[in-house]
Amino acid sequence: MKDTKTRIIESAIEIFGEDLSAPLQKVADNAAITRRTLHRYFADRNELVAVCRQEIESSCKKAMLRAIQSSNEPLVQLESMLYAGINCGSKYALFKRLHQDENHYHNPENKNCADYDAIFKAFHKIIIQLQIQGKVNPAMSPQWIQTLHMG
Amino acid sequence: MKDTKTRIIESAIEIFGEDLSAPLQKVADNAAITRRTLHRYFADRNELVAVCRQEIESSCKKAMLRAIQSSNEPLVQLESMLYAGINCGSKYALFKRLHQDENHYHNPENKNCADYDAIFKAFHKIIIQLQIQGKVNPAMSPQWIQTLHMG
DNA sequence: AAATAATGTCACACTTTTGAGAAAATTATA
DNA sequence: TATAATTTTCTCAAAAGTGTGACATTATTT
Repeated sequence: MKDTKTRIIESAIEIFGEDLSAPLQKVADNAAITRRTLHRYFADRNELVAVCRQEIESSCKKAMLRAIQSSNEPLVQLESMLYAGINCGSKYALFKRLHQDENHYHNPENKNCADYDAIFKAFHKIIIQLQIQGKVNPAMSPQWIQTLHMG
Repeated sequence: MKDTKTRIIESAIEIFGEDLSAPLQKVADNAAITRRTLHRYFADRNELVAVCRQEIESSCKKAMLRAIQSSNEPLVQLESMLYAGINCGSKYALFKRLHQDENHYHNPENKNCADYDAIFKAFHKIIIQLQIQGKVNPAMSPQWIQTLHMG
């Protein structure tokens, strides 16, 4: 039986990835525990979301940066990023959601936001290079491909 | 001034696309009306969601099918689908969300579900063809590209 | 087996969300 | 301008969601 706290966090990431304002009961159900137990580990919703955010930042983000640094060849980089996205699974969905949330004021001073920006700048660059190399249809803008990729 | 009911539906699609359990007040705000007015057009949340679903099924889905039928050339088809996705805008996000929702029991008997399946079968086929033509890296599975595309 | 820690159950107060009635205010229409 | 339709305002009660205390139950450790 995995550590309860860990299981709660994983459940929360899964649930919040689909629905950021889902009732905590859902998270508890998903983790196969009581809501009361959940509240023993996390004082309130905000705390839980905050921990999820940290967990995501540290695991999902690292994977992305590693993928980018895995090669100098844009096509390989892109592929690595795709696989990194797969491996992150549902974390990726929440990663995106949290950085798009209206409550989240994006500010480049913040290290997390800076890293987030760095990832997508890198992504942008890769696409541009691929277009120069004629391997990607120039009609597809980096923005669109990025949106695609975030899905 | 656009028809109120229409505006409510569009607002709802926009809001629910980001957060399926967002309070109806948000939808009302987004439509620049009162919550009371919203309730005069839709008895309850479920009814509103249901109408959104219909709206999406009929507009977004049609666009996709049209895109697929626009050509016999897989690359052109893929491109058309991408643009169709862009044009559908936020509807696309909810389209996906609703068909993944846990409350939604996917059953191929249902016409909507069948159409949904048909779209992704077609998508799958296009990717396979592109891979055969050597225009897409075979390492990228159709499933992943599909997930990508859904974003 | 006894002590300890973790989880569950039930109850409670509190907040937010929901849905609807009644009447005033606004807007559209004849 | 008078009339009708629509929307807003204010109100309220019911429902759902949240967080916590007190105590019972179950697991784990010693």
